[in-house]
Amino acid sequence: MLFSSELIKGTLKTIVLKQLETNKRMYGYEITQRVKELTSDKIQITEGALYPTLHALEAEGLVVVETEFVGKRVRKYYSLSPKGQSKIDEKIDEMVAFIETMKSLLDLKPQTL
Amino acid sequence: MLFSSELIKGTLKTIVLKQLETNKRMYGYEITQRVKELTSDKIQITEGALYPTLHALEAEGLVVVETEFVGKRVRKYYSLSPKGQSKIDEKIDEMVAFIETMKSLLDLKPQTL
DNA sequence: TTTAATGCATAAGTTTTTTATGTATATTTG
DNA sequence: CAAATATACATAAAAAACTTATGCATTAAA
Repeated sequence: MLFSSELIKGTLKTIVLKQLETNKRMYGYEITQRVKELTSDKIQITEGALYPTLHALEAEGLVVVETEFVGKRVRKYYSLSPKGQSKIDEKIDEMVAFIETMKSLLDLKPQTL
Repeated sequence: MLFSSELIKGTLKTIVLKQLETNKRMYGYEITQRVKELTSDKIQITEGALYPTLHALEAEGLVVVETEFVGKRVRKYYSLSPKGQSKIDEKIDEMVAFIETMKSLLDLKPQTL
């Protein structure tokens, strides 16, 4: 079961930043595969969504990028900047609050969660 | 604290359908006020988002509408169709699954939730 | 050797929302 | 009682974020 995409919208930056926090240093393709694996294919980040997001995070100064070559192929490794670290903390707090609000608003039973 | 809007995106239909399930029969403005109240101002549904959404739900056959006059002012009361009832059940299930996935993916502690 | 996987990227189109605007009635407040 | 606020609908332009499609190139697997 794949989530209807509109539900995941708006969570992509949070997911990416969290992956970088956990794994310190990752390249784009690796992030897509890791998230796919961790969610048992329920969340598949498409390249069309990921790369513009990574560029945006870089432009916002939340991540730093290092380009490396593996053989002849380029890889761009991303890692959190200090600003990115505070941002992910914020994002997590907001997600927790959001989940609480949704549980209340949609009357979700504690035992099902 | 108002949620950053991108987090709420994609949840509007679910919220509206749930309100109609709970309250049986509501008009648009009433929905915005109820949600604002229930969430202590954390979610404010704007009119520009609400009315097109209600029209879309109607077009999808998920809600039925009855127009009434209160004095000289028109009110459109919405209620769930049977199809809308199954849809909100689906949406709730999906939200529960989504929350579970996010808790795992973002490593959200049970005690904070 | 052809297909699939890895790895980056961008562009067109779609969807959904924000922001702004419009119209009108009803109520509250100074 | 006049003005401001609240109620109640609606739509349109713009922005945001994503999907789908496409492109290029290297590497591994069949």
